[in-house]
Amino acid sequence: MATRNTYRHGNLRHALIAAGVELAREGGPDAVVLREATRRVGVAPNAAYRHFADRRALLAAVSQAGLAELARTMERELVTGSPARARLRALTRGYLAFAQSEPGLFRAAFATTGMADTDTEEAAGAEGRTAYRLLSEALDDLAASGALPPEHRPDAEYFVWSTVHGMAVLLTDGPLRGLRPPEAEEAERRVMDAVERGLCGTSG
Amino acid sequence: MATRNTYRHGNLRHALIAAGVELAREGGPDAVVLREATRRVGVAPNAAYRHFADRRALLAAVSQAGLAELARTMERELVTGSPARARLRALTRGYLAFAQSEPGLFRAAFATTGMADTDTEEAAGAEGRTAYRLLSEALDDLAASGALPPEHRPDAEYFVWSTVHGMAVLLTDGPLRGLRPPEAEEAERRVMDAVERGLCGTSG
DNA sequence: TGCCTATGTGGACGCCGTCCACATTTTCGA
DNA sequence: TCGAAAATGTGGACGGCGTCCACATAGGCA
Repeated sequence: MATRNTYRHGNLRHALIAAGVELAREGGPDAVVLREATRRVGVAPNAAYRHFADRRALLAAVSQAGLAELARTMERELVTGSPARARLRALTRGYLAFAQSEPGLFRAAFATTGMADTDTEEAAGAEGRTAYRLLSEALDDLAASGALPPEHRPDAEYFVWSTVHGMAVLLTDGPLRGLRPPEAEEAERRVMDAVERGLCGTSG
Repeated sequence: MATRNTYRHGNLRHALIAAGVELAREGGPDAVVLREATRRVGVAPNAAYRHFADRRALLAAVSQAGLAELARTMERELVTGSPARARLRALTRGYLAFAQSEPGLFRAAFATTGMADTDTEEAAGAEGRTAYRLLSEALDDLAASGALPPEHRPDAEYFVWSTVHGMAVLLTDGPLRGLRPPEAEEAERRVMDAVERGLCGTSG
């Protein structure tokens, strides 16, 4: 697969990112090794330096690709026309499903400073919206529907994102990993119930 | 500081962990480099292998030390005798303060599979309680005080922990990093308000 | 056609994790 | 008490990695 006859590769940058994504899938961010990526593409190690400043730059590109796939997974769960609450649930389900089915790529997506660039065009899904934007719009819808009171709207993204991301970490690397799907879904449901109360509910 | 006259070191294991913690403080989990740790302790690289199976084992020990320091920071915020809600807030404040003041050690504490061993004796603070246990007891108190209804008690640890941990990630590596203390505290307050509603409130 | 720039190659360096054989120190039982 | 055995530290080596420098080749453009 890696043999080529032309001296020029064609689109080495994309090929290296694809190889990097594959490496991330297999072993997380630490497995995104420059030399191995070039090896898989069938090119000399130094060729990578024509397209990436260093290993971290390649990892950053892989991170963006991972974020884009996360966004696509979330979009896929979305059923347009369903009520705002259901859509928010669908998005978080997609987020958690991605983390559990692709833990390596998920960790790579948020590696080091990956989370700082979660709202770039490169990190967007098929519809051009990032995970953050999808979440943000769902909260807007929830506010428009009247379920989310205006005084709870500010910083609601951070609340939901924090909880869902934290839950993803607990499920993949944390004490909840290894939970069988039924128990995991049970925990997810309970946590998301609490999130909904936090958004829409009143202090007790 | 690293010179020694005796052939035997004395307590190399502890010294290596201490050096590893220092490295983690300076540059996160990736900076916990075996050779550098031995260099700082003033010992040959291979000496480490008498106390740790490999680099990952050293990192795991550093992770446990980091978790213990996290627990101590949380304990320090705690004012005994205050109401249950205030104690829960204090614990989360300690968690977030630690993440922000020691981002490298914080990331090392949860590196790779560190979060899977968050409730070991080694990860406990001065009072012998881990971060998880401190949180768990605070929720028990909240339930005993009547503020947390029994039907919301199950899995409440995961809800709170997820949110607080996620918030810590957003603040240190995520889009909220670089926030000035006043804005960061504002965001923290809003998110924790939502957590309290999620725990104690009723669905709206 | 011939030059310039972009792109890929080859070789080298230093650092890292880890293995093996060896040296020294401590422990402990005959 | 003394010597064997276990524990602990040393030295040297190997392969892999990230990265730098000099060189080769391909394509575009005058």
